[in-house]
Amino acid sequence: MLDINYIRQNPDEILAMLHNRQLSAEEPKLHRVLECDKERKGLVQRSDALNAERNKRSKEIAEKKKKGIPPSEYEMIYEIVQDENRQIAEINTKLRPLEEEIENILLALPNKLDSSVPAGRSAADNEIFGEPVSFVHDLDFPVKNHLELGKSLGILDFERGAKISGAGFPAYIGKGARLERALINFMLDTHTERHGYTEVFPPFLVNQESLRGTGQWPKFADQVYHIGEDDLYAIPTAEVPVTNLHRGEMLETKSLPISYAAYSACFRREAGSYGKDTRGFLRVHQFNKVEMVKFTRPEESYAALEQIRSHAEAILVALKIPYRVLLLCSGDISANATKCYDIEVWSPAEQKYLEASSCSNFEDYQARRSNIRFKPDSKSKPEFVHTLNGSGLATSRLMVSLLEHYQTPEGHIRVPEALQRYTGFEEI
RNA sequence: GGAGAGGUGGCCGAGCGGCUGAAGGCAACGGUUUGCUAAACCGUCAUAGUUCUUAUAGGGCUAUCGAGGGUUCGAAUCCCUCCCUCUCCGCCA
Repeated sequence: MLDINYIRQNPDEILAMLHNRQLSAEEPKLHRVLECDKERKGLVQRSDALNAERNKRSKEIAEKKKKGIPPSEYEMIYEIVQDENRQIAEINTKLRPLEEEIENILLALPNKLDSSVPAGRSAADNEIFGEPVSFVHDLDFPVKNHLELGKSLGILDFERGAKISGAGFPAYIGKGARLERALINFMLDTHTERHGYTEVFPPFLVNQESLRGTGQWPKFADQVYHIGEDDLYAIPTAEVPVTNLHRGEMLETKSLPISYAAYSACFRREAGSYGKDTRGFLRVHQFNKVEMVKFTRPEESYAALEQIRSHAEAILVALKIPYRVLLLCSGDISANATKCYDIEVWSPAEQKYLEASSCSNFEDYQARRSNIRFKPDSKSKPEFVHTLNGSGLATSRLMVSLLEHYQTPEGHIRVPEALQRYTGFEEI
């Protein structure tokens, strides 16, 4: 969330940001929060003054009592104090809902935008970052899509997955399962051994506070699976548990930047998106992903974003999978991020790019929500760290592109060289 | 599931109705000492809001001892509810 002080001092900037994000409808929230803030200040001042009075009189009582003066001689002080307490209570009953409203609006307002984010209305306005990266694959025959390949080879089973859970819960069978696991292991090893990340295997169920910490709550509450019995939520991404690893902590300055890589299954309800890209792996309720998360000093976060992006790209380069990078425009970038790159892999069967990674800088937006701080130096006050994350990568769309690119005219799959030591076989 | 113990500052830990925003220790920072390192000694050292001033600093006031509520003139301290952690027993992977 944003700092209320910052909003108060730069309302025009926030307003411009909302327009840029195509969220002009949120404008009343901005006005309302400023109004509430002003009102709160007045109430707090009155309540503080009354508290000061009350405390002074209480001390008076204590002193008189200590001197052994009989209570009958200062009965009237009790009355005054009680009256002051009534007034304080009255102010507090007004203050509480006000503070709650401020908190709720702050939680709902989107993040600032970095100046390098291109202005745009929708996904169509995203900028292609750099050149699309291609690799030669001889596909001069009628290509099958990943569904046909998965079915004919018996490595992906959507029907049985649907039987046991519902649509969007694929089962990987035999060499398909092994390939999936190989991808995960390859990515984790690359990030930990070559890119310097510390591996984390996080909990897959989290509490609501964790969702709020990273910004999935309250905004995306309807996209998250909820286990009512224990009031826990299935993580939509490892970003949630891994970022929350340090919730409420004062980080050792010399430990920054902190870099984590984590595998997790990811669960998404995808409510409201039925009928859109629903085939096979294009949109599923459960998928696997290796996530990179970084905590940095504020001045280092944009350099760290480029690192995360390049670390995600390194996986695709190693696997020789064609991709392009998008710099998301102001109208398409998620509410939590100040800047975001999407990495899209090419699908020869669909003849389009599929999103396989999203690398974002959140600056202090998540850190403020989850109170993750550090002291720039021993004398200075605590500051919020910057948090970032990027998929490195999600396996589902990656698997689509991999199966389709590495298919043979006979309908088999060659295993990319980089994965062979992980699969233990060269062909499916 | 049953029984018990506990949640205090960056960390450990004392406090169990007013003198406690909080002893003591560790860490950190400044200094003295020192050939260097170490040690010793002295000092500084929570966060937020608000206000004042001789205003890149200092002072006053307010709030904060897991969260919320209650008792009281006054609560870290007493009572209630909730959350979390730990220990033991039971059950089970």
